[in-house]
Amino acid sequence: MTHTTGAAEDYLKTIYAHTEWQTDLITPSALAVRLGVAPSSVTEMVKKLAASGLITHVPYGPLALTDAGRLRATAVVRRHRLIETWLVGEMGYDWDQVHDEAEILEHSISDRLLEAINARLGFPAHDPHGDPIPAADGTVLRPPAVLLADATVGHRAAVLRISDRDPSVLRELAADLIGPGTEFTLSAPLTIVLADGQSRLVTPAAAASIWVTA
Amino acid sequence: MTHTTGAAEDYLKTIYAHTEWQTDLITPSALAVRLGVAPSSVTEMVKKLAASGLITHVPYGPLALTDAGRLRATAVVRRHRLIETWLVGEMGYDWDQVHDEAEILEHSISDRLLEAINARLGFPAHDPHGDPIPAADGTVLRPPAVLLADATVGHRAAVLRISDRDPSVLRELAADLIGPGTEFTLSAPLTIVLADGQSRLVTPAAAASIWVTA
DNA sequence: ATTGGGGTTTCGGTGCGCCTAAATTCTGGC
DNA sequence: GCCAGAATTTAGGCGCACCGAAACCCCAAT
Ligand SMILES: [Fe+2]
Ligand SMILES: [Fe+2]
Ligand SMILES: [Fe+2]
Ligand SMILES: [Fe+2]
Repeated sequence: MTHTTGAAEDYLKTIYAHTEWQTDLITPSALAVRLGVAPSSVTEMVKKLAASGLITHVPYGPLALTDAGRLRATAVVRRHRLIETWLVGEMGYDWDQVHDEAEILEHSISDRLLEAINARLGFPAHDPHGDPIPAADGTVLRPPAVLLADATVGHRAAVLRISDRDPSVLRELAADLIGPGTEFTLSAPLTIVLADGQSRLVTPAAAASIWVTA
Repeated sequence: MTHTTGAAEDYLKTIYAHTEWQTDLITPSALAVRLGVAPSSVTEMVKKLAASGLITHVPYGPLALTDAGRLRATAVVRRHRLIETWLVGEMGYDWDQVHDEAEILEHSISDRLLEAINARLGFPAHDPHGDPIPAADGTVLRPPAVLLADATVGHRAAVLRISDRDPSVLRELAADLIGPGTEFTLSAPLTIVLADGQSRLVTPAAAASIWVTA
């Protein structure tokens, strides 16, 4: 229906991302920070998205996606994650190098090419960071997860996903051989013991990026 | 040096394309037609490109690329053709379906991804339409070619390239199994005899799109 | 040598996405 | 309950890429 330009797609995606692993709604200022734009720019785009029926917004209040908006948002996230998976799986990228490229391609690839990539990859359910890849109908399979920083000492779990917001965290974890699927026990705050008995100290930034099974 | 936005890249590419198989310079109005924009839009962009040192232009005169401009243009053409080759070679596209997708992706893919694609394809020299793929340094290997419409009757030759400007021509030729490399003799105007003795009638539009060995 | 018409440029204006600075509104701490 | 400070919106503007209409230039035919 609506045109949904590349910039608008990024707004929708970011609004969606905020509620993917949390429950509270995003505020305009938080959105501005995430997108790296001025608050007034957010106000403007919010007006357009609300007029298109993609988000709801009461003046001075937080933002929420409508069903139509969520569908658009998950479509962009689907593209982003399939592209990341493809870059790692077929094009020789490391998982800490794919985000920026996907950030651009997610707005330019056609549906046809996306599905060709999807088929080549064997219809993957997760991207290289462990994030679920939304289905074409917007469905997202998301297991209960806890932030490692919030887990209680003694917790035995597996890494579910690692936010790719901070590339240095990804490089740090890759060097420590920690990734989605890694099993561990939290022996002390910021200290995990791996299956082979080796222990690792993770930085606070990493602990705030790693989501583990509940 | 200069930023070179997506729109500017299309201008440069189109200026370059005009002289790739012909010798005369392109005029602003011809450029406007090719790009589907108003003449006044061309005037504006021409001013910017000339200011950036990418083209030369005397008021009311034709356009010519500078060395810097040609390098930029061939870089875009390289991207376009490598992407087309990749879409056909790996992603299951037919050669008459790749142009539009490449038209967009040529502006968004990173150098790194482009080279990964190039390596996967084995560093091809030609795209699916027979167009030479410029090297990274801007070098283009271009054999002498004649338009089929201009060839003399009795001419024995091979198809070198087929312009992908008109998708219906591409579909028509694909149905007739005519493509780059096809050997034939021009037995009469618009009539060619293939190596296996079969003859084919080509439309005037096709004859104006097919370039053959001299 | 003139002149007309087509090509080109200029001019004023649009939409988009962004900005800063200046209101305005909301709210939590007193 | 009030009010300062933070969040949000409004107002005014910018660069980009485009447009149509009007002015302008140039050459080719007379
Ligand atoms: Fe990402
Ligand atoms: Fe993006
Ligand atoms: Fe093409
Ligand atoms: Fe293009």
